[in-house]
Amino acid sequence: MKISELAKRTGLSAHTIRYYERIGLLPFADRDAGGQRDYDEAILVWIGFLKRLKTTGMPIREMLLYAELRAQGDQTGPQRRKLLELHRERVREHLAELEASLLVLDTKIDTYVEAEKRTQNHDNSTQIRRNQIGARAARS
Amino acid sequence: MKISELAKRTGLSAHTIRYYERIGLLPFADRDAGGQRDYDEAILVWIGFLKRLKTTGMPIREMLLYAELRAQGDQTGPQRRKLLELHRERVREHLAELEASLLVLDTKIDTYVEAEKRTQNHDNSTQIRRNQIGARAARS
DNA sequence: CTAGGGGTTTGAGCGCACTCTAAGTCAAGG
DNA sequence: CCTTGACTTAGAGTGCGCTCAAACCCCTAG
Repeated sequence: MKISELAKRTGLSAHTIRYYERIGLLPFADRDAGGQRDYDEAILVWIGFLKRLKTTGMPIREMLLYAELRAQGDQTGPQRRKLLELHRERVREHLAELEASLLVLDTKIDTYVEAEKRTQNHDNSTQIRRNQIGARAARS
Repeated sequence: MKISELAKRTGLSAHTIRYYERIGLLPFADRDAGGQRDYDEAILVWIGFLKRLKTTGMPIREMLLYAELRAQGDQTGPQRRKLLELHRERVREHLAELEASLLVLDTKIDTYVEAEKRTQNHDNSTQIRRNQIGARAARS
């Protein structure tokens, strides 16, 4: 698979894929006869995991550390586990903050909705008054 | 309250508070006799809300838009409500992604934990074998 | 009177994560 | 053969959100 297809399948741009390779997040890609990057499906799994880390706010520096540990082989498993556990804790905290903020947002939106309802009611009263005046006018 | 106290009470730096004022996120502060910024408690509520927006990932540009609408008075209520509703939807989506990623993280960590258990068991078996050998050696 | 510890301004600098540019190579189709 | 278009590189540029530097002002305590 060439870089443009990998880009399409991962949602990353070709630029970003090269950038990730350059900084060490992705392994150096194999090249075809023409010297162009030629990817194996396997890379999709790794990129998928990187995207999870990114989604959860892990800085590239730390992904890089993870990638380096991974490249060093099985004996770095415990370090990688600890890194992920620390990260998970941060994500949980962030999640809790988000949920709290979402409640605040709900409340705030509600106050706007209530304010709009009141305005709506005022309009209605005005409308009713107009109708009454109109009715009176019609009667006279 | 002077800027350093406001900084302490909001968790923002004095630098950041001045920056927020400069770009329009905070109203121009009143000054005391010596020309120094002198804040009223009321600012804490606004900063608190800004921090919620920030926590939930709203870009400064958009907070700025919200702040400008707010400064224009009550009649911008509906626009502000819509802005917050759109933002809330994005936050909910992000929250869902985070939760999904958290599950992936859990699974990944589990595989490391399992791998370590196996290593541990190997050690144990080795240990047992050693003991057995030791026992045999002791018997002989 | 002076030193210290606030505060003030304008504008430059920084870290992050891309994103793009320029100049070049290569393979396939007309 | 020539054009087209996807690829290559090194390195510059971008947008965001701060963060800091330099030079200055002002109040208070010793």
